[in-house]
Amino acid sequence: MDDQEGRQLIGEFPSVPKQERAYQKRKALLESGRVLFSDKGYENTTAKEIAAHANVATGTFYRYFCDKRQLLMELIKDQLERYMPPEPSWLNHDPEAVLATLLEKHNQRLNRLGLHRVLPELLPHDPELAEVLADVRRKLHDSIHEGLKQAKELGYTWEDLDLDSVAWSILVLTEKLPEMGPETGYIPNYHAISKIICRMVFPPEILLQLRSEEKGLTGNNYTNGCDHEI
Amino acid sequence: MDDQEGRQLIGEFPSVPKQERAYQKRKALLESGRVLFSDKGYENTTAKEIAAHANVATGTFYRYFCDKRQLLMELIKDQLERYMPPEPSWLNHDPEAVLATLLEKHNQRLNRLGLHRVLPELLPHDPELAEVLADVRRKLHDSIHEGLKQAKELGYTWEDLDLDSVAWSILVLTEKLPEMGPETGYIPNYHAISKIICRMVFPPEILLQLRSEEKGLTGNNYTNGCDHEI
Amino acid sequence: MDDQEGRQLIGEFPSVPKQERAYQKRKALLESGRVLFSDKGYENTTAKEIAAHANVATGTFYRYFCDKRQLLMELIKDQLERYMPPEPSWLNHDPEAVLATLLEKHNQRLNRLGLHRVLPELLPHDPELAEVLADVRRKLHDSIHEGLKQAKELGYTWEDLDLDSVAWSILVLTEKLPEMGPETGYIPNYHAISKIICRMVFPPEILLQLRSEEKGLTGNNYTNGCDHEI
Amino acid sequence: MDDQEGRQLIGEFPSVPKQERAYQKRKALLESGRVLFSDKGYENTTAKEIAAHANVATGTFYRYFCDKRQLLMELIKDQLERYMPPEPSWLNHDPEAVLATLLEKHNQRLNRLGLHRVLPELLPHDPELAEVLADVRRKLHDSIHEGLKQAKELGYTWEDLDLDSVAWSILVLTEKLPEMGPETGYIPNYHAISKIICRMVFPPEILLQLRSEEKGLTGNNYTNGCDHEI
DNA sequence: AATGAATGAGGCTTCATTCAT
DNA sequence: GATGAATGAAGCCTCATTCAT
Repeated sequence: MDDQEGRQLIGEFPSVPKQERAYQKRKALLESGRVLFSDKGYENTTAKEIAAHANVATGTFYRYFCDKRQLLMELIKDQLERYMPPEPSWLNHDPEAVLATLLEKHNQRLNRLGLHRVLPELLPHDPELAEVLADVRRKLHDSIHEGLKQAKELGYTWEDLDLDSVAWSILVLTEKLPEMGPETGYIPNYHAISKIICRMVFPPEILLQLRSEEKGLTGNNYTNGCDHEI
Repeated sequence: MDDQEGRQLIGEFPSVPKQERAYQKRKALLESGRVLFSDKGYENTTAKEIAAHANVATGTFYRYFCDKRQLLMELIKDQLERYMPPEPSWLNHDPEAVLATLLEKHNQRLNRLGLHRVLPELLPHDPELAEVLADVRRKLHDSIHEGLKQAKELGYTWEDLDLDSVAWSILVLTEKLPEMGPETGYIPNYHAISKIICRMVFPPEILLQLRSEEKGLTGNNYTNGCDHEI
Repeated sequence: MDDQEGRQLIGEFPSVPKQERAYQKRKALLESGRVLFSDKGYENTTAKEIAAHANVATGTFYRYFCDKRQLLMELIKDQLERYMPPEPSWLNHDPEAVLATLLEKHNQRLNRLGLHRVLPELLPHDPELAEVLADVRRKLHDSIHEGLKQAKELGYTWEDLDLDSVAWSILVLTEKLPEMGPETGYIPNYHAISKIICRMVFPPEILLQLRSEEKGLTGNNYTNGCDHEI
Repeated sequence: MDDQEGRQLIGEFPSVPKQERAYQKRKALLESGRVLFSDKGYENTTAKEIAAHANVATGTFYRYFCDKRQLLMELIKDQLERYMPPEPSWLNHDPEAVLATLLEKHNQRLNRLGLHRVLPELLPHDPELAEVLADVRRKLHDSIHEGLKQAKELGYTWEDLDLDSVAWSILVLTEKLPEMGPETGYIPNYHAISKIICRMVFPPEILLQLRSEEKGLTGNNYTNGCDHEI
């Protein structure tokens, strides 16, 4: 994946294969950490286990990471962008369907990473981590917020939309609903969630309008007509 | 529990104060546990610290609780009902305002307990606790779901409401938004959240109608005639 | 049993019943200690358990015994004489049968006391206890030794009897064989053991002679006659 | 075990000494355990002490043994065969002298091990250990029993020998007498003990006969010849 | 650089003993 | 005297981290 940066020196020096191998090891450790952390939690995973899972010696762990916590931080930083949702495009397409698709993909990513099982364990006790996470969330929120703002300015949303609250609501729903699963009694229905979110944002007429006009969209201010057949 | 016998006789007789003091001590330990757990997390809090914080010796801890985990379980069980939201009454009053109030109160309770800082830490690794928590959530969800169902049957909600998804969305929003605070960059605006939730449930006309007619409400579906005294 | 000493003051003073009750409590504690020690071992028995088993409060234990060890010492001292074997009378009767009976009774006593389960646990680490026990054993040994000596002087035993070794052998056999039980695969056969011991001491002719002459025993020095059909 | 590979290469290569050193450390811990257990008893010896005595850190103890008990078990299992007495050969030689020698050697082994100070402490409370020990004893008993049986069938023993009781008696005497020492007031006299044991088994004539004929032994049924000058 | 044995602080828990009632 | 709650030292064991090879 990110191999490219690591390999920038290929062919330049005999030491390169060494660096390459080192790089692989680092990657293996990160991956082992990810897997074990999300399986058994951060506190319940020992450095030794991570090393063993990555097929290196205990001591090697500490050549690549100054401590267990750092591995987690790297893990999170490395994958920050994967927490970022794809640019949510409210306007140009059938927002419900688009959102449903985006949600599903995003959730698959989240589940693949599995870090949502670890973060809550540490957030309260690790201010730095909390800060990092808060940053990601803020960016995520900001991006949602910005999209909503544009939509609002074009007159597509409810007039009285509280951008901030809606953005956080969307963020929370998209973050937490996928964490649910059979064991909690709810299997996320992305289409339904998507509809719910759209209803938080758009009056029903707009959704109809968007869907019918597809591209010839005219951004008139919404006026309280109502025929919410959906 | 031993409350009644224990408390009413304070000062009357040596034997009773003994029970009373034991009761107080137990309470002090629970409270110390609650405070320290939500301050520093479960794993980072030692039994010794809890004892010290409650002004008792280490060993005393183990007279009242067989181990650290049990204290947490008691903490949670003792306060389960506080996790339950008050009966959400969608129909009789201005639902937005009522919901806003309920949310605010509920959130204050949650924040006072502070257990939402601890639970995520343990949930993945403690199946029993997870089960207990899942139960509470399911009940909460069911109660929300039931309220929504009644409203839907009366024709007050969007016709195509996916009760399950909406109920879980409401649960998630009411559970997670209050956990946010200045540090995450969002100070919950209960009125805005309330409006968002109502929009997930009711078409705007219904809300207007409810608000204007207050009690002489005619529930057309919207034609559904109705007198939802509940 | 030993109630008499305890009751010497009966009727003299109102305080006497108190002393009586105290005495009963002490006895109950000793008995509880005995039972629990021989069931679960000394280290594995807590003062609290002993108190509970004797139906007194933990603290009461320490009114009667300065510590756990003292209870054990009392137990042992109280019952020292029960470790002493009955005067073994080699000469006057059918020694085998007599010995068999004595062994059986002694072993029953030992098993009732059950202390042989406890002593080995402590002996190596408690010089005082070891001394006490060694004393008992020495006395036991001396008494056996003395009996053997008399028999030897009367010419009833093997000529070259090593009194010391034989006495210790008898002591060891009578002490250890009864500790065996079904779980070790040997159910003590007292008659056989008795025969073995007699053979260690007496030439077969003497045994025959003793048995036939019963009381008109003439203690002539044993001269190698032999018909050891037994 | 790792003995061979481990030892022969000392100093040759870094990897081997590593195993060697680990092996040495394990041995040191076992030895420290042995010494401390037999000095102060099992319960009174802490893992920390054992580690300290072996000049390693507390944690190192747990690299080699999962807990204190396991060290003891290893100790015992490692040395089981040393509890087994050498094949007791009743027939071919002067049984008394041979037995005396065997006893002495066996006792030296036992005393070197010193485990007889520990075992009684644990036996009552540790069924697994008890089982292991009982096994060893049963084997020991069986081997003695078998030897006796052969001798009996050849007509060398008392006719009415109760094999089981005699075998257990021999086992008990050989096991317990050596545990005695100056502190108990008896310094084992192996020759005397040996004579006692032989008397439990053989009529005096047989002993004489065995001694005189040495190898030209004719296994005729014992007939009361007698000249038990010893 | 890699290894994995070694370290030892620190958590959990028990229990002999004390002490307020 | 009696009670049983309280005490806290001390044992067991884990695991993050270091270090000799």
